[in-house]
Amino acid sequence: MSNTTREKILSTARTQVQAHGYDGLNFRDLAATIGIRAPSLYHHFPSKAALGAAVARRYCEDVQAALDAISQEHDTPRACLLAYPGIFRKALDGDNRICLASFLSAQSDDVPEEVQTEIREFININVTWLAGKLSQLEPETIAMRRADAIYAAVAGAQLTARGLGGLPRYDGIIASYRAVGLLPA
Amino acid sequence: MSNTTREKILSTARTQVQAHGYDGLNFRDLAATIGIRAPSLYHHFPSKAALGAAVARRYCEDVQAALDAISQEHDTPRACLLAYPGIFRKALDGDNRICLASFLSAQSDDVPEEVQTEIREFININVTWLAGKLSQLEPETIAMRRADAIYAAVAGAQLTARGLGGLPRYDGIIASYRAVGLLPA
DNA sequence: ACCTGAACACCGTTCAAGT
DNA sequence: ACCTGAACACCGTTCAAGT
Repeated sequence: MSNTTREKILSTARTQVQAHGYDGLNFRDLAATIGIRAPSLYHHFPSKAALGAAVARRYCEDVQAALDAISQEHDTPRACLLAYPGIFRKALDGDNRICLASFLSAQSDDVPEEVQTEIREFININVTWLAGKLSQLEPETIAMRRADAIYAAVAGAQLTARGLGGLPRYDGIIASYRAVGLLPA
Repeated sequence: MSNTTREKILSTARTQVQAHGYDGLNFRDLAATIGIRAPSLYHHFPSKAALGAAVARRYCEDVQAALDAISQEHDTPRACLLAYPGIFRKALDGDNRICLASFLSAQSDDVPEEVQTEIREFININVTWLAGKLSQLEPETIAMRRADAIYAAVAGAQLTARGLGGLPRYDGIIASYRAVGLLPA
């Protein structure tokens, strides 16, 4: 059911975004890969912004799915929080190495509103999940703030490691977070 | 002594990068603002990548200066570490709101090597300064890892707050870091 | 040494024209 | 409904030509 032209555009665009970011999304190349011409894309997506937003929405669905998977695999909230950094680690590791950080990083003016909305959604999905786990361990008010802090710290670790040091550095930073008690050890 | 054409290009480019990021750096607009034509820029900088790297180098000099200022204003390493998040806060707050995070965020393939080199330098400047302060408080080996963690966490806080929530969220996340002991309180 | 207009190959997007 | 070639206004960059 995923063989429609629209679906092919989406998955190819995703690959292109992963490799070169939102700005690297190229309509002529994208169309050529699929076997159509650039103007044809506008029959499926009204603009590059809309296509970018659709790709970002995919990312949101993916994190949500990954978070749900963690929730099901692990019994205790503590075990879930232990597994959490693995999501960003995998994104840093594999071909999906961009996660949403590249979108995030693009500044407000560059990225169109539709895409920004999805970025916000991505943050909210993460923080909401974290707060849900944390609220089983500590008072609700603290849990909310702590969820924010954990997401920011892990996202920052991914960003820093991409800039310099790669996976080993990411692991080191996460270990430090655990040593200090920001994350359960 | 800063009134040379080259200097005007640099400062104008900086403003443009702050507002629209590396990709938003536009040679025709940039030239027009200064009062010359786009091809003339190539007489001062061999490429957009070189100009971008020069702007990034400015950012590095600025953090270094800001860190030195903190070192001089505060006596104890603890006081220095207390003041550290203020640098990223100011970058998030004022017109200089991009800091280096937008560069950082740009993925490896997008941004040319010369600019990436400066990004790495930016990280190193921060981590080195942090490690210097921390090593006066705890064993050297722990200090290095902790410096990595603090930089990543603060950068992540800035990134997250830019994406959603702004200054109040940044302050909340930093407060959480302090509450948990990642940063001195 | 520094600047320039014209041109190059790119880009997102539009549109009239095809099936 | 879906695709297309041609054209639009943009972009970084080059180059021959000016001072």
